[in-house]
Amino acid sequence: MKTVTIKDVAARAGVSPKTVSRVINGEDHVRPEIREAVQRIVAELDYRPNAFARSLSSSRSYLLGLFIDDPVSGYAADVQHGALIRCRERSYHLVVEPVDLSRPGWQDHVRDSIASLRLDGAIIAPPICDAPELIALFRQAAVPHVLMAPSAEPEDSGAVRMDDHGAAREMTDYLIGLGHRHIGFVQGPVNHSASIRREEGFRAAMATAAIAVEERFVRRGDFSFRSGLELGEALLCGPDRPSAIFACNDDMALGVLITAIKRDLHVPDDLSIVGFDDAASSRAAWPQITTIRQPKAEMAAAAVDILVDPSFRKKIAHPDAHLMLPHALVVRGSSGPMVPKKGD
Amino acid sequence: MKTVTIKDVAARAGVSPKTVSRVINGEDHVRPEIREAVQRIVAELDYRPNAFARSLSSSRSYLLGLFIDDPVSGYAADVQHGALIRCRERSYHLVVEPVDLSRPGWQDHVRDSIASLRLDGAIIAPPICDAPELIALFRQAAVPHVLMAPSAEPEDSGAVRMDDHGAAREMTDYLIGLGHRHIGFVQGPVNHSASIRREEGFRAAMATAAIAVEERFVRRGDFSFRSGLELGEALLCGPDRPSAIFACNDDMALGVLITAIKRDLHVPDDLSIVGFDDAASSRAAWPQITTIRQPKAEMAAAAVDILVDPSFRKKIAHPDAHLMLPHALVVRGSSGPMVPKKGD
DNA sequence: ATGGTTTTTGACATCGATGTCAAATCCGCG
DNA sequence: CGCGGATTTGACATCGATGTCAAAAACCAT
Repeated sequence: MKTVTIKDVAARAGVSPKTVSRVINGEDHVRPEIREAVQRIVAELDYRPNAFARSLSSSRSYLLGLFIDDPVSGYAADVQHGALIRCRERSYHLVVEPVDLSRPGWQDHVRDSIASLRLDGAIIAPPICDAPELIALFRQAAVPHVLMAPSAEPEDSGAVRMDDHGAAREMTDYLIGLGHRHIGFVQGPVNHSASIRREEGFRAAMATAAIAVEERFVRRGDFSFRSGLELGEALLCGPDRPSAIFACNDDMALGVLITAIKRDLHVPDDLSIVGFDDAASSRAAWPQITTIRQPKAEMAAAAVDILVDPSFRKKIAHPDAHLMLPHALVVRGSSGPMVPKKGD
Repeated sequence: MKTVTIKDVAARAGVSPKTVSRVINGEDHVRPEIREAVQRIVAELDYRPNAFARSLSSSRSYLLGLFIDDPVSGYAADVQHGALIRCRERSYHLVVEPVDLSRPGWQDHVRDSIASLRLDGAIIAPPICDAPELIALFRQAAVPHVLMAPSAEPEDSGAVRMDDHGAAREMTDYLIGLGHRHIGFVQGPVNHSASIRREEGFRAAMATAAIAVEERFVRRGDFSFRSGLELGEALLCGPDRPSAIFACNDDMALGVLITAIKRDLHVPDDLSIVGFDDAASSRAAWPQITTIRQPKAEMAAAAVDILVDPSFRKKIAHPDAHLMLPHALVVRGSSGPMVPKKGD
């Protein structure tokens, strides 16, 4: 099977390659009848431009990079899918690059994709969107980049986020509204800025309701199911336990839920459990877990839009380069009204 | 930041670009001292070859495609990760392409990545590795491709698989060994050939043990957690129920497990439940689910090796192009010895 | 030294598209 | 009909590497 080149199309259509190029790229200055004729020939020969030749001469690669810490997580999968679909719509391609900051030499891989692949833009997922050394690499190479849920919003980076603080507040208000006063909180990892904002939202809501946060009910996890199990154990082992637990993500909430079940606590009557993310794990349990729906795929898609949008590419400090997407509180079976313990 | 080209390196080293190219690509016919000198300059200038220029002139793209049905699944994540890591080791890049056979026009995307991106090879995940129209596209374009766990093993395709039949047999033998005689089976989707082999393995083991399969305990699911819930309900609603259930994958096993818990059945005393895959879901429950560890990442990595290996690239019918990787039975808490029901 | 090999090296064309810019064509109008 | 200005078109150089192949250098034995 021989490859069809732009010359073949040009010859067949009786025009120059340059004109065919104009048609392909939807540029102006082509007479309608010629444009149409060329398009017909393109379809007829099933011509597909060679992406490498195009990139080489135009110095645009039509490639975006997705830089991500843990590419096996469900979070990563959702983000990647959102980005992938949008890339396809805009006829870009996506290259996924795992970045393990704890492994020396990680910079090399990043530099390599920037330099070898001439990425047109980069999407940087949490938590590594908060690593200044990483951001610096993109800045130095003048590669447009969008951070997902970063802690700060650097001037010359794009950013896409949700309102973690507000969402956590809503969730806490919801629990308080159910009558809960002794609320446990399972924190996320310290390097994950969104999880810190969630904790702040939780504390803000508690403060507003004039309820003291009981620090013995606040424990730090690492977003893993396993840490949810362990912290659930720690929080539920004695008779002095919270009536509701708010975990910073769904995997940990699921861990707490499983612990509760193991200890024969009835959810939600003995204990309400809520999470954050609307991950698959929040539905893979009984009862299903009340959570915050985080628009992961939408955030990734928005990041693609920002990067591909030419006005952003010209000037990174674009008005739409800092976006906030809406979330939603999803009430399911794991949360319910506070039921007084006998003895209270 | 200007880009460093091969000419810059050549000039600085006092040799021709071609010689630098030889050094970069590790070719022969360069005097050791020159090679070394060039390497020093390369490091000094931090030169990175332009992937597009290289591909354009060499007609190798250093790109592999991963074609996958449902890129959001945990299965996809594991496969992708395995492939990604190996690609990186071999300085290839990976492009992930979702393929939705039910959506008209899917061929176009596939053709596009073949023609535009000049993929050096393709990895095709189940279940779409069994779609002849898809395979045909690669064959026509003479793109080397490796199928993961396909039903057949076409002559001019590579294949990487595990012994689904044997593994299912082992699992069934294990259950029989525990004393179970009434064993339910939750089938996977009909278009997923591995799940069919699993069922055959199950039936073979039952036949060998001279135990009749009770067809009312055999139900078809679609690999989703939800279908596990529904079929669990169907299998466990009455007093006439199996003492063990073998689900074709872990998500469905988890669904069955949750149903059992909802119906106050004690696992594993009242009911043993086993799955297949060793997915995250098999550990995200209590008790954890006994399962078959499927070497997903290893299979993907092996696929990369096959595609990158030059002897395979020359002739697709390569001796090592059909691989079988080992699995393992992972016994966890969801399975245990048959306990006679009162009334038996 | 000399001729014959073998190894190393570089000049030059090439991959397939797009950017630049000048030439060709079109248009309306005096 | 011919002219100026706007629009359309294509010739040619270019992007940055590698393949080809012949020239140059090194090596070896006589």
